[in-house]
Amino acid sequence: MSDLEEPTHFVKKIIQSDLDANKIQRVKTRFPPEPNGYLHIGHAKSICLNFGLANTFAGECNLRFDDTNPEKEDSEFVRAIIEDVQWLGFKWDGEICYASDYFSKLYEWAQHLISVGKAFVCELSMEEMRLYRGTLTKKGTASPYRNRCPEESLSLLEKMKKGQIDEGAMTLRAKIDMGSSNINLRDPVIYRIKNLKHQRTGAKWKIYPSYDFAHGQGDALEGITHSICTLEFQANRPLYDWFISNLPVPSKPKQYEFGRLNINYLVLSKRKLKKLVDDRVVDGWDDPRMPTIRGLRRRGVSARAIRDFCDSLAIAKTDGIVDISQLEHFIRDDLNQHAFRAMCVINPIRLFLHNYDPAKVEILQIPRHPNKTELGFRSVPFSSMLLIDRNDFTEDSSLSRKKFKRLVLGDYVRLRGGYVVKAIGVDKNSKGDIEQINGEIVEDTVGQEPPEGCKPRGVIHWVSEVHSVNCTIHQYDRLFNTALPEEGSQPFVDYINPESLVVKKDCKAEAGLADASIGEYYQFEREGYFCLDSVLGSQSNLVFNCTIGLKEKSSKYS
RNA sequence: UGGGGCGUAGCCAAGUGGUUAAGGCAACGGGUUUUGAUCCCGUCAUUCGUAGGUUCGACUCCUACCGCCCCAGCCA
Repeated sequence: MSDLEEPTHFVKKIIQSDLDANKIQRVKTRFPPEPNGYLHIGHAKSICLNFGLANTFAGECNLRFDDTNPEKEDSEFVRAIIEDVQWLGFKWDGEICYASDYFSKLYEWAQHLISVGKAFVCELSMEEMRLYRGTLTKKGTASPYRNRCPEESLSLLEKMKKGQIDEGAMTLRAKIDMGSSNINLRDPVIYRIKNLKHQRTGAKWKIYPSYDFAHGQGDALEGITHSICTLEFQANRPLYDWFISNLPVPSKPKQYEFGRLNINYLVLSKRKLKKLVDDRVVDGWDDPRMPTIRGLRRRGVSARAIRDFCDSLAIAKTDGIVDISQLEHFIRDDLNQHAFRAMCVINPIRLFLHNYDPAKVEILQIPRHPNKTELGFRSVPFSSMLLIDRNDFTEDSSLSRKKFKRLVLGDYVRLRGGYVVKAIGVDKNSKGDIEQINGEIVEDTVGQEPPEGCKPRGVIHWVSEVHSVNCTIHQYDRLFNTALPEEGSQPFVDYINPESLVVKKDCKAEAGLADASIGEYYQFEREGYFCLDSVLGSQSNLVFNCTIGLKEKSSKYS
């Protein structure tokens, strides 16, 4: 019984049994985005599934753009999607594929269907077609054009293709079954006229195939064995199969559906994400609060964390809502292992050490990672004039040691990686605000236990005032203040958390952070995980995004 | 409402006639700790949507009922 056993799920089982039964020699999957928006974490689940399957079964995975609707698509999205897939750490097999590569073949196949009496050109308007289609409970009625002879349909289709027919005036429909209880089978439209330039084929085509007519055939042409999509396509599967069995396709792929990813406190639909961008609720598709791949990346979430999270997800037929804490767990888990440690004081107040030579500067060597000293040490200057966080000091000595593990007037605290110090007094201004804490070090306590009787209450972070570097910190909170923003009585934008971004200026970071670079991950000890913002940040203007805070005991004093 | 799916803990789930009903997240206790982090240990479903039935034995099979999701784009 090994605990290293790979988790299995129904798609893996199907593939394994197809392999065992010799139905296929090799698995081939595909990730088929429509280039009409940016990828988000929901897509990442599909990417990890498809590429992951190819990887675990030593098969192949294609990247194919489902570009059948020029109305919504753009080459900018193609570029961005390619970049995101690569950043996530995946490499597709062979060349990138496009549904538009198959337009000619699809056209031939449309002609084939007409020839064998299984498709016809219909002149019903959109409105009429809706009426003829029937309803969930009422069967549809046949289009008056349904029995038009193949020759006529063929020549009409030719005219549609050449742009001789007005948009909306005609469509090509598969002739299946207007009485089917599955509405998708009631003579679905397979070609529509769109007098639009396509991002790849330009003005060559005036007609474009529908998703249903393009997807399965694209799979067949690429030799996809297992075409995995989300649950909402279950009703399309009979149609998928119908085309595969009625067309002279080179292979017979099968469609399988799994539950798409939902996460609470987040919204994962291109349409809604676009609204956030268009309404300027966020700063763009790569705003660190966005669940897009680019947003997460800019926020400081690594590709590995996203992959680990996706791999932890169930591939099942239930449509559940994953708790965001599960995502956060994998983000912290990865960062904890890989982020270098550093110190940064977010709400600085001076701590002046009266028994430390003002002219002296010690360069302390502190591990980059406390649990991995093999990663080396960093140099942190120590002097008599320090800065600590205002929240790490109190004059209230009645607080118990368990309740307040920081600096208290008259008591001791350990400065992380440095001396144990004691607070001996405060300087206040006329309003009574503390302007400086006065303290003193306990000699010989760097890297050593303090003498008997001296018990630091805890460990706090600090920086040397003159050596510190100024920085700005962007702290994020969840974008929505309700778990299911799409299910409230109000439009989802009404649930936006107005404090999802808090900018803290004039924070003081340890000297070494002057060399912070984009793409590097840091843990600011006792605060959280941070990264240099890839858009606003630079070495001359340090802007750090808080990827996520450290986990805190609920009993923590705040 | 016709059709197609799905209901196992607060969340995600494994489980396919006999197991003490996996695992992860969350939560809660305790230990370690120069990060209130990490790490470690422990607790957390007498019960599988409900009600019947079959069976020596049911989360697994049958029946009925209930609930949720998807489909009536010339979107994907």
